[in-house]
Amino acid sequence: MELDSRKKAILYAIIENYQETGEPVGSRTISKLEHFKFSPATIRNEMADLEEMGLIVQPHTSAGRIPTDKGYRLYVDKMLEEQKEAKKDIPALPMADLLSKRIDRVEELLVKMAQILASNTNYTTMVTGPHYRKNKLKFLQLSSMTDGKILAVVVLEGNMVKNHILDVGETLDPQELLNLNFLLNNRLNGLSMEEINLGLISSMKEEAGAHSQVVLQILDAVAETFAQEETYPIYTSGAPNIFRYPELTGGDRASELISTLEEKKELGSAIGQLSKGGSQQDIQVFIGDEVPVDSMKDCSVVTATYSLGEGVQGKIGIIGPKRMNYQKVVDTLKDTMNQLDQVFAKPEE
Amino acid sequence: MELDSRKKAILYAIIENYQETGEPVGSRTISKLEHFKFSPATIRNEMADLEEMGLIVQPHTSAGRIPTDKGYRLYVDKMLEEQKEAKKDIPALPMADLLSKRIDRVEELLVKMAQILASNTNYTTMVTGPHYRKNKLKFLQLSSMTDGKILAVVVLEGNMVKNHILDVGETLDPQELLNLNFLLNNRLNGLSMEEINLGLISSMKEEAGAHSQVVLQILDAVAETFAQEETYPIYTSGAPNIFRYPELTGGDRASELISTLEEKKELGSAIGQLSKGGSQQDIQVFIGDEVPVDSMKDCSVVTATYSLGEGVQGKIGIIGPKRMNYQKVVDTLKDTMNQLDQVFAKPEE
DNA sequence: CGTTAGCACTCAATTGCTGCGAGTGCTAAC
DNA sequence: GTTAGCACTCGCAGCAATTGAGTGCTAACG
Repeated sequence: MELDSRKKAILYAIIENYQETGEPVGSRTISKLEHFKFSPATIRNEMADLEEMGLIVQPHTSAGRIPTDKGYRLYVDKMLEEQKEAKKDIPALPMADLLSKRIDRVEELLVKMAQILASNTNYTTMVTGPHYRKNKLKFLQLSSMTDGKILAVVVLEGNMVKNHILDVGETLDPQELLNLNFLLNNRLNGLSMEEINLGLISSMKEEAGAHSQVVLQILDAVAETFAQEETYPIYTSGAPNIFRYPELTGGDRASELISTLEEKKELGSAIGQLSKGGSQQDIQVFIGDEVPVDSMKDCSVVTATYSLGEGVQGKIGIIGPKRMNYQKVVDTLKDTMNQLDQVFAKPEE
Repeated sequence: MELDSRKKAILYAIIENYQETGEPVGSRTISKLEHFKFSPATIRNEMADLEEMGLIVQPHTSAGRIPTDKGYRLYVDKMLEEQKEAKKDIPALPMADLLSKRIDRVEELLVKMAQILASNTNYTTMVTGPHYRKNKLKFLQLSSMTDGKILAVVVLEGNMVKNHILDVGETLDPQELLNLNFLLNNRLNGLSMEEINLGLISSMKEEAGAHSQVVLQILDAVAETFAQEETYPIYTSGAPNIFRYPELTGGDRASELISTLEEKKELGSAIGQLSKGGSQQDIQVFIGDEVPVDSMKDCSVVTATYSLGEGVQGKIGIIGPKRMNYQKVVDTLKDTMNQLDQVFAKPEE
């Protein structure tokens, strides 16, 4: 069966109409549209063909048609193709304000970004925390606190900062602390997790002498900081938006979706899989069954990879119904990525 | 009308039965209960009286009775009264593991606590971040990073630690940084937000000489750290639990509840009001209309005040249907508070 | 006088039925 | 190739009948 241009036009009309109304669209509706000069009967013939090709279906015999996953896929692929050439201008998000402000913690930026995206698109947004690949220790800083406790601030490349309060049991005088500080920074700075090996550790313990226990505790803290970057957090925003789309909330589906979003664990591993094939193009669209999370088989997910420079990167995903406005979501994500790039690419160089 | 002991027994039986089933309970059900040797007819007479007193109602004429807010209030008050004397032992939560582990960040503890409470009670839990009253600056620590940036770590009493990366524009040599570090700590340590006044600031600027701009930036960072403690965060957990209770999810209520929980802002101001009257007893129960959040008028909320020593305290709240198991929730919260006290009271003294 | 059996009554929920309408597929005519 | 016409399907709203849980009342009982 040939998919001529008229069939395509009808398919896209069905998809776009269904996006707006959420209801199956019939032949009459299409024929009354601007660009179509054919009677409902003609449309029906074409629709029968489209159904045969598996691009649309009828929910029940006496209803209009809705697109299948395959139909959406065709539509989205064509859309992404066109994107490459003509770049559509969409109103810029108020992201600039956010980005121009001094950002102390990457997490805050990500959370706010998720919120803006969610409220702008009316879909649900999830963002994985930054993933620092083969990260290195930039420096660490020890300060003494009250009664036998010291504060260890561990700073990784990419300005990931984490505090650890260590109970060392003994009270270190300022000079000793300074020495330790020097020793550790001297030996460890610029090293990655793998490079801090047993030989290095034992030689440091030796040098630290009486304070070898403290050194071990600090190394624990360093290890934990590296480890935390492995198990990056996931932020979600706009979860209640799913209630806007009846097809997602019928039955117990709402409950399942909300649970998945809250638990986040499953999302994490899914996100990992999401990145499998898309290295050439940073925006990916998953439709219905293509989504690797069971409770989201009725949704579509659009993901993008963001980068904050210095190899710091993560994923951002927009979750909505299969009839989501792919055009808008893709454009919005691209715009956001561009803005991020502009802000982070320049000052880091 | 007299509320004799038999009437009370029947009221409590209705409440407890309704807690389990979620369905209106009829006279037959009560009379078949263990401890009741009366016929349904007798029970009916008593129930008519209870209804007259406004303690129970019929959702519709041919249905059983369900408790009113007033009925619950009576039940809860009596329960809280009994609590004071006989302390019931409930199985301890696995909170000990959590508490015995080294806790670097208070937030993490709170989030995990919320998760455990939510999964243990099957209700929704919210926790306000710690509120540091008239907090003081413990110390601050400057370190130089790459190209004109310095890391300022601000530590408040109560071991609240916050990092700020400042772009100072100029490159400070280590000695200058040390001097600044000394100057600032010398002047500011032990002071509260209010005590850092304009006179102090201008005298420090003078002393800093060429680096007065840097001093200002650092003061900004300090102010922001204090400010963040004012706008304490709110963590929620177990939001999907509300789907377990059909009376909360009928119609659009689920959506409203979930939205309220995600937005959290309204919760924050509400939590403030929650603490108004309950200084003598740290556990408070709000039933139905007593809850100061509109979208939660069909819920009950049990709150407790936790304290992590050094005047660091916040609120924890369990949100469930009006037919929640108050006994279990109150016991669980008390137990949790006790465990927190035990862990934090000792080492801090 | 408190308790209970009996009975008429109420009303939500369920079931089954009907008519409506949107939409289709097919056929025949243009 | 396109269109008008028509029979057909099927979800859905509306309505009546039925069911059943539960009540309130009254009269009898110990």
